[in-house]
Amino acid sequence: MATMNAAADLHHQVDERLRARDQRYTESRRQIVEALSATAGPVTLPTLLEQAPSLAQSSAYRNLAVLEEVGIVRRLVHGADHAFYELAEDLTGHHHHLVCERCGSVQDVTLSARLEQSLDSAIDDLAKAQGFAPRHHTIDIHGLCSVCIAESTH
Amino acid sequence: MATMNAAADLHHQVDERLRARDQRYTESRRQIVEALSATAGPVTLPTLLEQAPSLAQSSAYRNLAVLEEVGIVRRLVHGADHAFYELAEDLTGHHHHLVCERCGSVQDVTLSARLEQSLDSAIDDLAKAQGFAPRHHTIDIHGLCSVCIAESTH
DNA sequence: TTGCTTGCAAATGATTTGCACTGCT
DNA sequence: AGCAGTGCAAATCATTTGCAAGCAA
Repeated sequence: MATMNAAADLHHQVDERLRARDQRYTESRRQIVEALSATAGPVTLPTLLEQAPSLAQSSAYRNLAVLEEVGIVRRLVHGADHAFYELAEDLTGHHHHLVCERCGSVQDVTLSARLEQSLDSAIDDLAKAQGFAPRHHTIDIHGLCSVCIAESTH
Repeated sequence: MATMNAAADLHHQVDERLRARDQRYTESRRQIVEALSATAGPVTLPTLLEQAPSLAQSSAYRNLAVLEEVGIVRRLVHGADHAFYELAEDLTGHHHHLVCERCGSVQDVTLSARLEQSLDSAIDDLAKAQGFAPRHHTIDIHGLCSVCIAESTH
């Protein structure tokens, strides 16, 4: 099945990247990758621990640091108390975030390829004019999520 | 002079917004606004304190919180240790950020009005499809700043 | 006087780290 | 055996908060 292959592929890629850096793909790390790939958007550490209750908090932090170092995980910081973690874009595809100003939830969204292209070329121009070497961009769209809108309506 | 009027205008606007919320525009707050308007990009708390040495750290944090509450200051969080603070966009104009991955410095940049419009309309479409109410967006362009590029060249 | 501001010192809380132990290889 | 990974408890450090004193209305 396509689904199973996708999951197998993901773990395979992660395994390879870790090996390439002389790191092991341990059960803990597998659990983290599983949890991250299972959710629609970025996840905070407490949420992650709910989905992998056998993991110690410190191990989760340590493994996330390793996975980030190797380019498997990306760490996001919004205003909220906790940082968010997600799989790197080259594993999941380029996307952006809807960030709820009230509850802090984060949801993935994508823009059209056409718009991304205009954006990239504008960024290239402007960055080069400043002597800046752009590597990637992120767009955060702040506002109210549907849940919070429903709540404020009563 | 235009410069003086601009500065006077800024303080006047800040004063008005504070009064509207029953807050005072104290000397400390004035110093903070001065420091923020003096620099080209967002500033961390330690940097801010260098420019206003008479301010106590806790007062700086407290006043920044008030100023943020009233919509005069925006607080940014990137990966770095410290948060960044800048004047709100309706005081300075809409802009985005070049964020250096090595040294953490942040520089302001603007995109063309045309591109901003395409972006806004794409965001509106996509957000509405999710029942999300967008308020504003931010674009962070990550990469290497000119200083760090020069350093790595030797 | 009454209440907002301030500075100092102490508290908070997410994240990091030291250390001893377990388990690959 | 030898070293990477783990859990626990303790440390770190930006930011927040309690409190007593200063200052404006």
